[in-house]
Amino acid sequence: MSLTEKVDKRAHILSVAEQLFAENGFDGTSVRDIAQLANVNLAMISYYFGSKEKLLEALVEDRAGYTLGVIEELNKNQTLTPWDKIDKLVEFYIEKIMNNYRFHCILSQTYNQAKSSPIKELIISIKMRNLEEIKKVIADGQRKKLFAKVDVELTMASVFGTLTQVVNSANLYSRLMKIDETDDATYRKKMSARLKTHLQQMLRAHLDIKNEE
Amino acid sequence: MSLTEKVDKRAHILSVAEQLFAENGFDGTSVRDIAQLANVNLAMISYYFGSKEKLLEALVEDRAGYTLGVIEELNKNQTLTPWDKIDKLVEFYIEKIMNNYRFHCILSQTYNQAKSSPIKELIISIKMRNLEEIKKVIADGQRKKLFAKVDVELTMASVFGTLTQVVNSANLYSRLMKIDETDDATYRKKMSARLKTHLQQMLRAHLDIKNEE
DNA sequence: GTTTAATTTAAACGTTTGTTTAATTTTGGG
DNA sequence: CCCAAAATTAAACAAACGTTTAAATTAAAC
Repeated sequence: MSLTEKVDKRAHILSVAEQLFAENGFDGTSVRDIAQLANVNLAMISYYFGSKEKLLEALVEDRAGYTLGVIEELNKNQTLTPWDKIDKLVEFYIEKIMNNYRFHCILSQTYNQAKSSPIKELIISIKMRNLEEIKKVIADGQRKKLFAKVDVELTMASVFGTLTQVVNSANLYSRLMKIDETDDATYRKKMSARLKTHLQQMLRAHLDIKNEE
Repeated sequence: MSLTEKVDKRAHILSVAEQLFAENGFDGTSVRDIAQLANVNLAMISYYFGSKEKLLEALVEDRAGYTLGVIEELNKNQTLTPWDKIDKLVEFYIEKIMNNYRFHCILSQTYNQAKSSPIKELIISIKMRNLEEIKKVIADGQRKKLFAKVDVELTMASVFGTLTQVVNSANLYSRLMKIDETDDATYRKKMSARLKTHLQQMLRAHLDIKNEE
């Protein structure tokens, strides 16, 4: 038994579940799959979490995060310009998504489901709060006559859409960019650098009031 | 029995399967669910398609389309400027995705799956060819000194990411934009107009060589 | 009208699913 | 050392799954 398993079996199961849910989907993963890969007895999952559904809830609660606080602090900051804040936001989200790409896949799957569930509602409400907070950053830039009157919601959709696209369709984009897709780690590293340049440049051009037509 | 069912039972099953796969995922939909909603006997699905997997294949073959031809024709066109072509591409994809949003959800799900399958490979290869063709449009604009030296792949990722985000997370964005989410049709209509303006403006600013730093 | 093929049906097939049980082992405080 | 609580186990549970069967019905051809 490895060290990580000994330290906290519950956390180990969560980690394995995260991997399998991301790779094969919630419905595409059986509790037996999780138990086997985690090297624990099947019944341990019910013992720790109660049910498969509650295992997912536990995962979301464990991973969902501190993001809102980071954006709020950014908003309060008086010394940074709106341009600086945009750059910081881009950097923050690239790092966040690249470090949690598995969890991000699960989130995408979950709030795309039609049937509503407590988990889905939780995820959406968290995401909503974060987006409302980011809106303020852009609104501030517009008030200060730095940013153009862009479609704020769709501008955010473009940023998150780009990130989601690159992470969730790594298969496609690694091939398209001729990056070795067998090594996930280098893909994400190379991609992080390119994403930062691309998103910052695109937003600079898109938001700049001087480019407004 | 409605008219459409009478005309072609096979097509009716495909349509119902498309809806359920989009709403609940492939693994989240049972063949019994499909049979019940389509008002056909359970065994008819095996009879027509052979298996659940082959039903999905049949769906992809039926819906996957004529897109490549459209882009190729656009590329050949000598009278349109690269700027015109970008606008046309945006309009084309918005309409395509909004008219086939259910199928688009299924595609997203499928090529996000880790385990490779013939269907997944088919989808990726089609998408690859289309993206390679779009690359040419941008490359042409760059050759003619109209477009800046942007990250072509990530620029495409931004466009498709925006569309995917808006369609797959309609739940989130309809709420964020305070659009009535109960009426899917009006959501997609309003969103189409906003998407067109947003994407065209953003690409205009992003691609314009005059905004290059 | 008879016959052959295509379609449709209800029932059953064997697996796999999530979950629970009841017995066993391990753990830690008195 | 003992013993109650916690952790772990193998086995079993009923329900749902994708698929197949064999009989019944409908359609088409001659």
